[in-house]
Amino acid sequence: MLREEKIGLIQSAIMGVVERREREKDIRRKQILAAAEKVFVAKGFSGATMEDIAQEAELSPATLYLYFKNKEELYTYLNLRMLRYVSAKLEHLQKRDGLSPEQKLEALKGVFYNIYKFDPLSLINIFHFQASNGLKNLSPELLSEIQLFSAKSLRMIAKIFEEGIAQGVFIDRHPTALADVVWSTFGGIVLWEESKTKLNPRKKYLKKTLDLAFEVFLNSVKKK
Amino acid sequence: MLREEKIGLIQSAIMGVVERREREKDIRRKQILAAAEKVFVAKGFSGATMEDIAQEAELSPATLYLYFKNKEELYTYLNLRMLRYVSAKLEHLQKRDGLSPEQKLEALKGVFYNIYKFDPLSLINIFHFQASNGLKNLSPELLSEIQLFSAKSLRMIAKIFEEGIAQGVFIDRHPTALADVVWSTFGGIVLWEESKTKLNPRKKYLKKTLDLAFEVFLNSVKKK
Amino acid sequence: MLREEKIGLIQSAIMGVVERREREKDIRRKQILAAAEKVFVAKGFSGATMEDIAQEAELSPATLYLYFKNKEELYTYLNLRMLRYVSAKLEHLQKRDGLSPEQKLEALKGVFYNIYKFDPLSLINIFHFQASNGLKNLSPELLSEIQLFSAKSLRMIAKIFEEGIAQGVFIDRHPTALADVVWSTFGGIVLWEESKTKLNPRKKYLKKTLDLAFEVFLNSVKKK
Amino acid sequence: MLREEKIGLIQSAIMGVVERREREKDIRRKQILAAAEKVFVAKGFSGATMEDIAQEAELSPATLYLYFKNKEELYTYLNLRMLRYVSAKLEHLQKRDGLSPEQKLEALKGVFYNIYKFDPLSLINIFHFQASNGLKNLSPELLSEIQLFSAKSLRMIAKIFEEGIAQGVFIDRHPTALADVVWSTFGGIVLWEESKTKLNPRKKYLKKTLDLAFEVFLNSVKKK
DNA sequence: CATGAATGAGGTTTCATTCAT
DNA sequence: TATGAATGAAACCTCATTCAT
Repeated sequence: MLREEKIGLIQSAIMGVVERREREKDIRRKQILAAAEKVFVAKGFSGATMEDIAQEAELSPATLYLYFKNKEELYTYLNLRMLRYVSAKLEHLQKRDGLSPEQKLEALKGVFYNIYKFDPLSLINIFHFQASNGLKNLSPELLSEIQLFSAKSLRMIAKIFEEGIAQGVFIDRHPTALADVVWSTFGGIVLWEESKTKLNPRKKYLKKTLDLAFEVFLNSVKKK
Repeated sequence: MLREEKIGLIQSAIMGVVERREREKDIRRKQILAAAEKVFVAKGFSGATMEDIAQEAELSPATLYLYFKNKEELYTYLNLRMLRYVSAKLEHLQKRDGLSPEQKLEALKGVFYNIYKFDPLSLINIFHFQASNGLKNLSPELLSEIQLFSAKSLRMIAKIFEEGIAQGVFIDRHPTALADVVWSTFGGIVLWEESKTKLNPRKKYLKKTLDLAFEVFLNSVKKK
Repeated sequence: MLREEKIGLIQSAIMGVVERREREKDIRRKQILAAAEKVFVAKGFSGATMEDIAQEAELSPATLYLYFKNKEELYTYLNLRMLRYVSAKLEHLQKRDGLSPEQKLEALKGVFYNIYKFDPLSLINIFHFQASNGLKNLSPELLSEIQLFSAKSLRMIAKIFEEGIAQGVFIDRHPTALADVVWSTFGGIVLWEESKTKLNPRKKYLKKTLDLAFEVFLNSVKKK
Repeated sequence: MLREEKIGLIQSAIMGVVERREREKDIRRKQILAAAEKVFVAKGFSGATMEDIAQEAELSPATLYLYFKNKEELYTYLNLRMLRYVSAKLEHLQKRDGLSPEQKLEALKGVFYNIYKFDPLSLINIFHFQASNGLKNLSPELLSEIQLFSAKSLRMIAKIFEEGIAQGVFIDRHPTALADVVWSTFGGIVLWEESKTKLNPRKKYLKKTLDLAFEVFLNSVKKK
């Protein structure tokens, strides 16, 4: 075997180890995030303890700090991830060519449902976000980033209405107001679902409720 | 002066003192409740400290305990008060004679707005209630009372739809589902309003958003 | 009526008032002391709250402070009163002329029983005194006074033995040691009685136990 | 080195770590218990603060909670440990074959002295137990366990007298009453000793006093 | 004189976080 | 890397005491 070959082998062995490490580290992170999500949704930011999260993740509390600087960062991470996802999905919808405003509005329901499915707990967290506002240590950067994403998402929805109104296919109401209504309704349904689930864990009305809400909404917004 | 007169005077003086005491005590209670509400909404149950509330009420923390057994009772009190109010208002609406389902549905908006105006913070708290679920010490009585009121309120709304559907004036959808939609939408709007207000305290879109939401909703639900 | 007579009348009226006041004040004091005793015995010094005592005395906590400077003084007062009583009774016994050591020893039982009857709770308190030692604010004067009375009482008992030994009617053991034994036994019986009473409030074995203890003790100490 | 050997080494290294941890944890517990005992005896249950105990144990207050759920459990633990010890020792004495009632009674002194030596502070605590009665949160289980052990111990002593009386070697008195006397005397001496020690920490009369008390007692109880 | 109300000081307990192993 | 252990800081709550009425 040539020298270069050996080095190559060793290198790739090292690479392998490094990669495995990386992957394992990633797994741990996800494990922690999943646990944190559950606990945060169940108890709120202040109510959740690092101990709770560690237990849920089957790790020791100290270990959490190897992956996240502190409790807040953990929380922040979850929220931002979701916000980015929401923002991206809406942006993607908006950018899809060849879709009429009506089609986009109908597709919006699918996007909402996807968002919910992607990570219901995080979504709930987002809608509950305010509850953990006033956190002593919430960095202003985080706050403004959250604001940014929220505003962006809202604008994206509003744009659909703008287009539809401009084209005369939607009733003429303030696009932002319509966006507020549709977004609020989405949020309300998700939270209400969560509440009901908590009291009676049979569950799973969300899709139906969302369908109905959209049916009613679309029926009204689209001009005949 | 006659003996009876004297006694009378003394008695009324005493009555006066007692009454004043009573009134002052009531004022303090309200002072505390108002402060607590503000703080709970801003920081959530676990995030809020008795110190925070005391400061807001311009009292010492120890004083709070003269009026409420503990933090939880304070919180509970606020929530129950609101739940009872909501429940009563909806019941009252349902019982109003001479109102067609359509009129009731239209009146519902007013009821919602009244509820909001009566005590926005408490309402927000209710919608956020889940965030404080998982409270270790939430008495089961409280929990079941909350469940009770929630269920009752929902049923009351559903009844409106039932009547309307029976009379053929509303589209034929599951009344409970419709109630879920309308109630969720209300909750969503209130919370979303709160969120926006927190980021940008200019304010006051709620009425408009609610109006728009109801307009859209009614337009769809009422059969032509 | 002569002027002097009037003045006299008024004066005695005033005296009457003053006296009544005095008497009432005394009654209140006793009321408080009795309540305090009960509570202190039941919960110990630190465990008892002024609120507890006030409730037992059917007064407001603030009122207690009109009669006693603070909690500790109340406690102290009770203890000292008892210690003085014990000391006086023993001194009196010692000074009774015409009593042989044997007769004195026999009379000692009566004295103990009297002491117990006079105020069982206070006596218990005394024997428990140590439990409340280490009180942050126990004044050194009080402590030394307590030491004084204890020492005095013990010496008084020891003297009986001294005399009996000197006269050759008692077995020859160290008088102080004998005094320790007899005093300890008394204390032990009182506390043990109290413990039993607390668990099973039927009660009232003390006299019998004390009789038996003395019978046994005397039988041994007296030379045949 | 063979693979098995390596694993063995690692395993024993791990075992070593685990064991050391275990041992250290045990040491800490004992450290805390010793500190708590001292403080509880000095100040009583309510008078003692966790801060006091922590300071005595040279730990932070928070650390105590890693080893004991709360203050009461700490207290309980100490008391139960002692009660069990007392009960066991007396049972053992009672079961010793080939001992006449007289010999058992004489051996009882040794048992008492052992008990005292084993842990004087705990014993004092037990005798003072009543002082901390009225604890709001003393679990009923604990209380009944304490009752149980007390009753059991007393019965054990009473049995010695029963046997002696049945065999005609002891004076004919109620066995339980005799047990009460002997147990009370023991308690009284221990507490009185403690009191004297506290005022004048020179020390150590207990053995002598106990000897004298038993001498007197035995001399009387045994029939000539 | 009696007391309702208020509170400062302090006690118990929890918890995020660090550190040695 | 993972964790058991430790702790400072802070939260909840109690209570002796004061004060205005």
